[in-house]
Amino acid sequence: MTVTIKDVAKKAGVSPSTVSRVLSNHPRISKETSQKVKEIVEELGYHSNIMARGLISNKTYTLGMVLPRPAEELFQNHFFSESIRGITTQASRQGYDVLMTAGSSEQDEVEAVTRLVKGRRVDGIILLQSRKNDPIISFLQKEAFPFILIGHYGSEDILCVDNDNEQASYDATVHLISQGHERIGFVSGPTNLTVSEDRLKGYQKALSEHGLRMEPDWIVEGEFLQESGYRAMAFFMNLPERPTALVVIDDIVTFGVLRGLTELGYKVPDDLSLVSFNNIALSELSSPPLSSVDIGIYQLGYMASQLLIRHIDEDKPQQLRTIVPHKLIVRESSVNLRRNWS
Amino acid sequence: MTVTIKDVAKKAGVSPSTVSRVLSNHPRISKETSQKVKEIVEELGYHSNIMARGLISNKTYTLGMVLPRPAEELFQNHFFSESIRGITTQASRQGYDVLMTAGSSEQDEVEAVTRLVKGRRVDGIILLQSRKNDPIISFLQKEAFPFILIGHYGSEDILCVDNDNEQASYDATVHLISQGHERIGFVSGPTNLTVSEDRLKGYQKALSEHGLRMEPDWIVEGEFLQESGYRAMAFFMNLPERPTALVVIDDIVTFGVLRGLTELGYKVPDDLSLVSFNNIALSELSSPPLSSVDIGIYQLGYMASQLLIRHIDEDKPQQLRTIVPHKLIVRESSVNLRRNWS
DNA sequence: CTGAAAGCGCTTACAG
DNA sequence: CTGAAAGCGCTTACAG
Repeated sequence: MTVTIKDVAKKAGVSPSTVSRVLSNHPRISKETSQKVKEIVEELGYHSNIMARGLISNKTYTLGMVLPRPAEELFQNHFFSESIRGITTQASRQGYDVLMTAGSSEQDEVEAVTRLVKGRRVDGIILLQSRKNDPIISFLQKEAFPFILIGHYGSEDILCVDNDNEQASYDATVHLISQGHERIGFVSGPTNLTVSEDRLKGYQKALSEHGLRMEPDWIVEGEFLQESGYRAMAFFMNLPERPTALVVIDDIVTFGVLRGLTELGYKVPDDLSLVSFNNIALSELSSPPLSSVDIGIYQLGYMASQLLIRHIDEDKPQQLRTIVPHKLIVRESSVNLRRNWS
Repeated sequence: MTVTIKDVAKKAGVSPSTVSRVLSNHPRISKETSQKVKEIVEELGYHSNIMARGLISNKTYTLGMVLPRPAEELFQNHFFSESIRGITTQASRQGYDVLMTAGSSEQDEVEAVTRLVKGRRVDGIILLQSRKNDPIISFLQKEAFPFILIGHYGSEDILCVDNDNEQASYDATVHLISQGHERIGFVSGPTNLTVSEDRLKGYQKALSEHGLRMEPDWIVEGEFLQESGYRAMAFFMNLPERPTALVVIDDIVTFGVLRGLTELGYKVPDDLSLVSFNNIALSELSSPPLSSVDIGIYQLGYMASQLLIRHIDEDKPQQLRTIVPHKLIVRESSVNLRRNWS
């Protein structure tokens, strides 16, 4: 039923070995033979069986990926789809496919990865999130299996693509300072993600460099959910002395802040100025449009594939950490009109 | 380096055949042997090589999926990530992984699918979009390869999960009629998608059943982009006689409409009432919150995996078409307050 | 330049 | 209940 290499060989009047060589562009093969075999291949619609080939070469031309768990993922619909699009597009271009698994718990995830690695189902793994103390990373390190992390893992020597999140957050904060703000708050994400930590650092650095007050009450931790923004907003607006501007970890969270403010009759940016991260499509459409740091999510995914594949092929990566540039997009939510127009 | 079945066999003092039988829970195997082998498997961290196994059984325990092309995909970030989450979660639960490829053109896509099918790389394929005259579908039908379509393909006999989009659109339109509207417009999506067609039909049916006017000018086609909504809005508001309410193909498009209206100083729902589809997270957060038909995207994905796997295992699907129920969520954008409170 | 043979890691009738 | 043998579809030294 399925066309095998034998069928092609028979029809072409050569041996299977020869067909195989033609298909892999072996140098020492005569032009006529090559041509003839290729014709037959076309005619019969032959495609080599990936299993059989992989069994020998120990290559699958597949990159593995673990889908974030619902609990953690909710937030990042945008990050998720954009990075996957980047990963898959680039992988396809280089002749790789992308395999996804999901786990419903951390242990599930580790098991899924183990299965992929030990079962030789993929040639490398892409991790979409950098969590602290990630057992998946320990496992992959132990196995010396090729992988790349979007983000970073402390300062360990692993292959990764990342933004300079500290700098990005610093830039966002300095922008607010330049708009005349002196009381600036920070709405963070889950503390077990390195990105939360990095952005907090950048924020603090900006404040301290400009001699501004750092108030513990002005830093709130949450998740990548609108609810978190809503709650943070409620908290801030009830403080006796409240910030006049916020740096927010994610656009989605900012939508929550915005909604709360609107309900209470506050105005953005007059009563509270906002800058956040990701620059999702809707941030431009909200009213007012949101200032946001574009972190190049598609490019993060794209680079992840590219670097991982290079690592798989060449073994020794020249450079472990690659930084994707960010860009602050200033929109109404953080522009103090009165100052600008004076 | 890698642990094979032979290593396990040697250490357990049995033959590879026996190890294989233990692993596949063959009935006639002694308890002691089984136990012993399992211990060794655990101890050595043995995982069976998927390639080798697949080569024999002709099963990959993998479902294939073609990532929509950027041009078409932009719109559907939400649909995309939610359905993939549904697909992958359910697949994982049933012991399957999901393989993604991307193609940058229609031909690329067909080639990618051909490679997956002919190379025996997957056991079945999930199609995320139902386009008219899709060469991928023709190919899969010709090959008699298991696949499932999210949506439907005319009235052809193929396995699919779908919403009753005609009914959903009918419901949305009737809701507007019940709010007292008599001039209702429709903003559609790309005409090559069956979903656009189905929803247009439902809208027309509702109007005709209620004896309302059907004005060609009140029907606009666009894409799943905010820009489309913006343009549609501009068009409608410039008509000498304009609709007082719109049924819009997708929440994202509605955001474009909303933005335009806000810019021009119109109010929703007073000047124009809006209902759309998908019920994405942000539709609740916009101002005003959007009425939207929840079509159960996660469930569409989830069912797609489940039904496809069943089809793969059992061969004969009992039922070809499965309908995921929809639900109209009414929010401010379509509620005529004056009428309701009178 | 090309073919016969061995083997990748596993499964499964065939014997016993 | 278990082992030896054949084979899944391919690749790749080894000869020639």
